[in-house]
Amino acid sequence: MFRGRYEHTMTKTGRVSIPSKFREVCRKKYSDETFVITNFDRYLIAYPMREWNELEKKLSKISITDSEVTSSIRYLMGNAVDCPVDNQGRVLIPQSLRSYAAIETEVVLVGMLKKIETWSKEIWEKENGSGAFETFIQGREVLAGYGL
Amino acid sequence: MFRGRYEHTMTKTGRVSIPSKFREVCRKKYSDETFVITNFDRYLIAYPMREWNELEKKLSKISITDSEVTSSIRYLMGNAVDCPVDNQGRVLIPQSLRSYAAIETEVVLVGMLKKIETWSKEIWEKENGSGAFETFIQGREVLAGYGL
DNA sequence: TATATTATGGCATATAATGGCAGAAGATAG
DNA sequence: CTATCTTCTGCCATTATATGCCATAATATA
Repeated sequence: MFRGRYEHTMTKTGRVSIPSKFREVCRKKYSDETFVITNFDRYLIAYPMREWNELEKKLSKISITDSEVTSSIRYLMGNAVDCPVDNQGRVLIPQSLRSYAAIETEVVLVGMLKKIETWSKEIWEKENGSGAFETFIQGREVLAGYGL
Repeated sequence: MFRGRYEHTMTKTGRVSIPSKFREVCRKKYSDETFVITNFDRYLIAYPMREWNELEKKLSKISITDSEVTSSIRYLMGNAVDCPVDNQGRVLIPQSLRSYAAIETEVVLVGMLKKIETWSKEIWEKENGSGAFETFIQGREVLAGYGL
């Protein structure tokens, strides 16, 4: 599973190094180094190809008559891009996704179990900065039920 | 189970020796010498990999639409780092966790059943120093109910 | 007292992150 | 259909950090 938080800088050309611990998970668990990246909220999510495929399999069973769900799927699929990892361990994040998540140069990568979240540092600090610990303490009771 | 308290010093490069009694627990009970370390309150907690994996398995079943829980998971996972034990019995504690727990050189390691707490000595003495015995006496009644 | 184990400092080497550059591929305009 | 421009991609270089290994000192054990 992906875990840990890393602050990296994006090159002018839009390339971001994937933390080596994440690449290790790719090699060992998925034996594949390709991600599917899409936008989510104010940040991007990157799934290893295999996890993404499983998600797609489930989505394909949803009836297309449910128009609200269909447009959510359209949004998700329409923005999804395959991003292979190069020899230096980097991915190219396409312009559209960069501007969506307001990523300029400083990037925060967060391991979130089966996926990786990619935030612009600025937005990260606004939403997960100083107040995050208090939120965690409040939510911790719930997690305690899961064995924390 | 982990028990006992040890005072160790961290090297300039951020490495801390795991007390040999703890490593023995790792070998005998978990047959693995890797920890997952994360921050908790004003100190760090180190779980043996197996214990941590069980927690993750449960967390991965929570729906991502529950935003309050999601941000707690993000906090927990974002700060979690796997720390393998090297041949000298040490782990490298990453900079982010060190600064979080205000660990400079002197470290207090406390065995707490399934996990190990890691404190900066200074904070340890403030929070568990002179008043600790009185606190213990107060809480002892509860423990009596568990067979103490 | 001799020997093994533990904790920890120091140093050399490996790996990670990332900037820079040049050629390839693809898009756009004439 | 070709010339030009932009973006993509591979490779090299640099720096910082992590890791492995050896040496030593302190402690425990026989």
